[in-house]
Amino acid sequence: MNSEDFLGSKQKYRMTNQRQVILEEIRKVNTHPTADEVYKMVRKRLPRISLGTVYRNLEILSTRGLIQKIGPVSSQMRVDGITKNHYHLRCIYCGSVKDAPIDPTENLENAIRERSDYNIIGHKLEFIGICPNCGKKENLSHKKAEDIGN
Amino acid sequence: MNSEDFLGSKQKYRMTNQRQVILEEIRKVNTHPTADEVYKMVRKRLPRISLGTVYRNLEILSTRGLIQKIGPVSSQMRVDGITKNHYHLRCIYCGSVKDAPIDPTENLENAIRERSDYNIIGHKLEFIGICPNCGKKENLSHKKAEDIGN
DNA sequence: CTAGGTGCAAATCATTTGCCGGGGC
DNA sequence: GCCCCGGCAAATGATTTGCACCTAG
Repeated sequence: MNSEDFLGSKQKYRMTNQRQVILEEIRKVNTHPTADEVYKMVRKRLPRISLGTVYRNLEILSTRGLIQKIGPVSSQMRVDGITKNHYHLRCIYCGSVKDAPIDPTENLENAIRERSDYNIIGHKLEFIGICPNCGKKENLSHKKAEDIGN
Repeated sequence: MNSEDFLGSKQKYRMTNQRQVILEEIRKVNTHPTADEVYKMVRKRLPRISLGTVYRNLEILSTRGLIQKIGPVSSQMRVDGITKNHYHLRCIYCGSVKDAPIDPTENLENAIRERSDYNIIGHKLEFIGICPNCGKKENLSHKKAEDIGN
């Protein structure tokens, strides 16, 4: 689960003021802000910060495991002709998506229903990993962090 | 799980030729094509189709439950200050994300490891539902399909 | 005739990048 | 000096939308 391990990132980052403030603001709230919301929050303390800086730092902070990105694992929508619920397997290197060889279970939804007041209508489970094909390449040469989705 | 049930969509759609071809092409492959890939596939049979039409029809087809969208449930990335793995609860109406009151399990990953040759490094589980607040509104007036993410 | 459909181009939205000056080590 | 950094604006990429025409019922 720790990105650092497989990213082979050799860079050393400083904890700059902007970076620190961004991190503090994210930790301060118990919501899951969008990049733009983070920008707005941070700007109250650092009025001259730019949105680009926020994005750059969110990227770095999540690479370092200090925060976590939710949502778009890769930026493109994909479609699936099979409508019955099933799980997916996504490769962090090539971004490909395959069906996971495991059947969905109602148990998960039931567990949530007991504990929350949401009207649950479904769930999405996605496994993140490295596909055999990319796994080979990975052993030969370490890819740069930028090549990797999420 | 069937979108039609809660979307309250009153529109009547025709199964036009373009729509039909798009659906056929998606069903023909066992991959999970992006919108652009669908466009390319369909264009072999309907050279004059536009990307806009593809998007419009993917939207309609998934609203009708004939295909399924994977990935970006809503299009914006969100961040999370809590780095230990946990699950999320997303409201289809307002798009808000909360932490799910259920602890992650290694079982899921282990199940996959036994059955696939992927190097699994994590998993994401997201419950889709209607938050109590939006649930109230929903009862008062049925929202239009466009208001609903995914 | 009315509503849904389409192609096309322009617009929008989130995110990324290039440039360039500045500061830490 | 080298490299990371941040502000800014411009670029990019995916998706959406406005417009004008078309066609089925």
